[in-house]
Amino acid sequence: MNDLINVYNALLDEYGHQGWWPIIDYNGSNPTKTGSIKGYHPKDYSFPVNDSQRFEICAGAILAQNTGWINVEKSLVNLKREGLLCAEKIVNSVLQVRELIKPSGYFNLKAGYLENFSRFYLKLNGRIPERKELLAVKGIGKETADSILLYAYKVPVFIVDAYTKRMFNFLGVIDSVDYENIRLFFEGNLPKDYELFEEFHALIVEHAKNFYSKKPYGAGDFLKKII
DNA sequence: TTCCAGGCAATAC
DNA sequence: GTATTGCATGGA
Repeated sequence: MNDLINVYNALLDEYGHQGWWPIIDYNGSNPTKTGSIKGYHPKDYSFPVNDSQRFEICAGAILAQNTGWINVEKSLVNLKREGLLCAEKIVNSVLQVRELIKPSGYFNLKAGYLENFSRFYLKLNGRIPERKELLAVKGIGKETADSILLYAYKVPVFIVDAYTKRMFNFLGVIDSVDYENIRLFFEGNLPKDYELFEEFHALIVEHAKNFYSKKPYGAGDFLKKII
């Protein structure tokens, strides 16, 4: 049998549908409340439903680099409140952006990254970007590029994050730390279905938060028994 | 207090 | 090609 499908089914059974990528409800009474179901949309893979949501996902992917989502959401809410959560405004307000995104860390770097990406985004003029083009933007690495492609554009690329590497090496499903190697393994052994890829990645993160954040990584992981 | 977070680019071997 | 380092806030 396919180990990846077995793992996916076990994770879905354990945690249920994750409703990624979170879309913030800025009209809610407490838009900064996160980690809750607010902003998530289990079993609904229709997002983004407009350009504003699409850009929000892209910006969130950049701000989420090595940073907890709660802090990312604070920055996104700050940007939205000031009307700066869009490419057109960001390119002309970099200094202001820099202050507004402080909660999500690396604010000097990420302000530049958001500016670079925004210029690129505007040039796209609605077109779906190529992976190669995204990687050419300074600040957009492999994981961020693939997060944008999968969650903002529904392109079926498999996202490989630090958790994915740790978890599947521990389980013995893979024996590699090379990003492209791992990505192609997942893409080659799963149906090329963006909904499946979105759900699987979200489930991996949820599971890894429980079993692969603290050393020794993998301790107590019940998945070890089904592989 | 220490450790970690849904990485990336620059630099050193 | 692989290993290391700086970047930064906030929560556990």
